[in-house]
Amino acid sequence: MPCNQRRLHLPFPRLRELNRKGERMPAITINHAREHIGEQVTIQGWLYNKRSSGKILFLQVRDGTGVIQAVISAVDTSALFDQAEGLTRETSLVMRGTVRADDRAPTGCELQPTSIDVIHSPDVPFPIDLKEHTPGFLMDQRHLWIRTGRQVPILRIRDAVFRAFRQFFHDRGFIATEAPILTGTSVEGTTTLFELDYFGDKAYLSQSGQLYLEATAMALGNVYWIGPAFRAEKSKTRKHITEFWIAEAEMAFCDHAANLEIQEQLVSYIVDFVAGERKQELQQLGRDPAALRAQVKLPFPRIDYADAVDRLSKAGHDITFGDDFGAPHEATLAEMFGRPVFVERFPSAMKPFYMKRDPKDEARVLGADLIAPEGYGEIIGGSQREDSYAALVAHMEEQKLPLDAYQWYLDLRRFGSVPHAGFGMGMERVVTWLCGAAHIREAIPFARQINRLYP
RNA sequence: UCCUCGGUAGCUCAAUUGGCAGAGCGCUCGGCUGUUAACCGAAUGGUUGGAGGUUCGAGUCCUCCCCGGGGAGCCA
Repeated sequence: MPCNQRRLHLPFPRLRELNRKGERMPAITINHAREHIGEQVTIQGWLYNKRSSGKILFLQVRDGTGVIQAVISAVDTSALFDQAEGLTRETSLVMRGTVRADDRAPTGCELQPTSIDVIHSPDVPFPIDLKEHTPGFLMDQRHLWIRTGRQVPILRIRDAVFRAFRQFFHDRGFIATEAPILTGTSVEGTTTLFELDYFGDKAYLSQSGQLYLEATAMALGNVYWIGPAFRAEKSKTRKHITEFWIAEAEMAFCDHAANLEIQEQLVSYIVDFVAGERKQELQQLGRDPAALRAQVKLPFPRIDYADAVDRLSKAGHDITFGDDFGAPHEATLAEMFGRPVFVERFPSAMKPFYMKRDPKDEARVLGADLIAPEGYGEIIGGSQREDSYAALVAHMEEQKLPLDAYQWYLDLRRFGSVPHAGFGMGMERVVTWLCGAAHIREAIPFARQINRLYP
């Protein structure tokens, strides 16, 4: 689908487009105001800020797509001026007026209003001031914080990242599918799960849809989904939330090398898509769309785990073969390459049972992590899956997993097992990286953290 | 779970050696014809996270607890 068609916005019914004389003044969104210079329009939004200078008054109105400044002169329209002077922040309103080009406005245009209809006027001050606040306070007010400042562009970029992921796989003939959220067993056995009561039995919130996607891939071929994942780990870092959105793909008749190729194409596609559709939002966040595009030029470097350990060791890290990477190691690798980098062929002892062992070296797996630039950490974990029944059972016994609970999964290797591979991408980590955000909690509307379940 | 920093007005922060509880912002009122977190003036605003202790006297020192920020481990 060409880009210009994707950007088409179809009309839908909007409230209060008629002025008091009954003439239609079409409702527009603020991001399209520049296309309506000289026209009479309706803008529906909320008062973001107000400044007054005696006989001239400025209303900054936001509508989710942007902010426009309405200019009201007491000399020209004293009744409107008096009305506007009494408005408080976050009053919801409908403004009608003429769009005027003005170089003094950051967006190049302003509104000269002829009328303002107040929909609702708050009777207490809006809690989020236009100044510095502490993260704890802002997270307590998250339902209101998302209206302000950087939060709106971040959430608009999040939308584009999700859309790009789906578009990428849809365009390649993958089938969108779903995995269950409620499960009876752990996917990986080791990490902590949220447990709940299921009609007297124990059930768990899914930490990944992967095993189910493997089953679906054997039915449909190539599949993908974006779904929630839950980890009851008591992590307190800028990279962790307990409920996050995982984007997963699983491909039948696919090996490790092809798995990495599709991952790098995907990441490159997402960045390109976002840099195109959300250029303005990226710039509002201080991100350079061209620089992001340059970071994801194909192909991404691939380094062997042993090579990575070697490089880290030479860079001064205390790490030897067999150790897992921590955050400082990922940051150093990211700094060395300045772009996304695959670390592949980890020791099998540190990876889950479902990863296929490297036929050339049974002590290694055919899996890779993709490390994001700028210290944003691991954004993708993927692998070729073990397709041999005997090998899979052996791995599970090594890791002391209950074979009974995994009989359905073992069936996939009993009935027409094929080489297959897949991966999972942490959507909030991708959004955090693209937005240059300081913390993952800003990359999701309502973050769930170890000590935060409100709002 | 561990390490570390913090909790004072609605918000962001000061308070010297243990000696009268302060400012900016917001809200309200007044002023200002191009403001960009506007600016200027006035007024408002306090159980210093909680409990106990030391002291003539505790925001400040001690003990315990609660809450939050940052980080580690684990992971996406």
